[in-house]
Amino acid sequence: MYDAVEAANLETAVGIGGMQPAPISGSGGARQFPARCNGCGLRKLCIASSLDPEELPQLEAVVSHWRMVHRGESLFRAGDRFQSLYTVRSGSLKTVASHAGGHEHVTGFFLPGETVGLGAIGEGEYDCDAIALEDSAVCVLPFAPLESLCRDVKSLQQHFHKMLSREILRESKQMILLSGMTSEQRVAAFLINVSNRLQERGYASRDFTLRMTREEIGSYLGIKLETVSRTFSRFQREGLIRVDGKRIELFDIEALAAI
Amino acid sequence: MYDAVEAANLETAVGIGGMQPAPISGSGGARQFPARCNGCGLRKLCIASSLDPEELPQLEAVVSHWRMVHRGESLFRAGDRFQSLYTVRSGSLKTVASHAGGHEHVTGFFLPGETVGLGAIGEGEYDCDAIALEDSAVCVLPFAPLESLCRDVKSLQQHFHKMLSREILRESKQMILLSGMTSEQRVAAFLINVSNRLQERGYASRDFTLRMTREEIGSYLGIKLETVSRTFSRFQREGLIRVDGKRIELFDIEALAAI
DNA sequence: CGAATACTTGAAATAAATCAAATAAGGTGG
DNA sequence: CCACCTTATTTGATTTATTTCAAGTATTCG
Repeated sequence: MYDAVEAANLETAVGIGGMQPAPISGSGGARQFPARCNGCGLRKLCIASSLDPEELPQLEAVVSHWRMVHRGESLFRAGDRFQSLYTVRSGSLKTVASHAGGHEHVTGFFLPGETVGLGAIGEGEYDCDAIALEDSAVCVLPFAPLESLCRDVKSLQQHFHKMLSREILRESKQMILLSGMTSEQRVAAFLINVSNRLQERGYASRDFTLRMTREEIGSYLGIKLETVSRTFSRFQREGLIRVDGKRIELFDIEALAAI
Repeated sequence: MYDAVEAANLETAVGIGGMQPAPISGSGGARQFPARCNGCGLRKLCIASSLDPEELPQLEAVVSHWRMVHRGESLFRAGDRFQSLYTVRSGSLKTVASHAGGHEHVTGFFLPGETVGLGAIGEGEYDCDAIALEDSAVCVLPFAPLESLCRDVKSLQQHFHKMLSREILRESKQMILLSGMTSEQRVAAFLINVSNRLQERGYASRDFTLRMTREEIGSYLGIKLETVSRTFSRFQREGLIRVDGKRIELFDIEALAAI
């Protein structure tokens, strides 16, 4: 989802060299590592951003650890009992809903700082699979204690409500895209959306590597993979972008937005 | 959205005969009426359902009044400052997002007990217009005091989180519908969804009156009004439903679900 | 390195949109 | 309460954007 070269500069979660702490006991086989919000480069992007420095330890008591999810592995599956939310520390994930009839549909892509699992609170079980697009790290946010802390800390509560509301908003926008836009508009909107989110995170936003396949993009946008490919090619022919496999360079964001 | 004959039996909000209380002063010209959760027939469906009887007065202190929205009028407009959520007491509403370029898109229909405005919490302003499909009544839930109360009352907090999460889930399902389903499947899913929601509310669920136009249904489903009409006609020809203008009778819900 | 997966491109098929026109329903003022 | 005007709905004929089918090429990662 982001350029590996860029990522190296911003990497905060995956242990590099001798920096990785020793794993602590993990349930279900996944190794878990102690989480330290203080000093995490994503602190301004995640739920911790709502807290004053002196309140951070309270959150760290709840978000006690993080874990790895390797490329292709699932963080959770549809039907699993809901227990935790997950905030991406590094890497990226997709969520996939399995429509009746074996048909699958990608409902979202998640970048560092974004939280997965919000749709599971209401029913007590996850409604989709969350799968890593690349080796990724996620902070584990056990929901019950998080909810408790939200009753004690007003700023945390407010931030959490905004997170939920923004997820509603994100999906509203996706619904508009899926119901009213041409395939060209969908692909253009997708590229701009990815670019904006990368920029917010401090990554290169005009030149990046897509971590998902054409098929996954198409599923997310409600079009076929061939249509994604053809549209990329057309945009390139028109000088709006450069396509080199999964690597995309945006030349004319204005023109893309105007499609 | 529901059959007027049925509605009469379940009407709890709109004053009938001499039952309507005197209006209290309303801001912005809309007349407001004191809200009484106790004795409201929708109490089991709305956010009040999470509270014990002795806690109800606390909620009533927050949800102090309700107001009418006449057919075609807006409850709020995109860009208005977010201040309150609204729970439908009677009637029905649609939410409409105005896509760049004058294009409009219906993002939801709301029945009694359902809450409008959840997408506005994150940005502090409404992201869409909410428009009454018929003369309707809504309880006004000022958000700041509601959020405060959620810190004090755990069951209320938990219910509110579930409301938000279920809205995320609803939109996920709509995204799947919009991206992967044929027009027949969309229309069938729509009819089943309306039927189920009417049933949950105690209304007739196999024989009801749609309060929205074919164009509004089409907008919601991402298809053209002619396609909605043709699909209704086809379903009728196949003996699955009976269509009489806005009045719909479902003969074979199983078969509809299997499309 | 090399099998498996992912991507591109062309040609034919198709579901739904668009254009068009007739009919029906609903609300308003006289 | 009715007549009329507007709005909503149905249905048909044609067009079109996107899918489907197909085949060759390029990547990727184990």
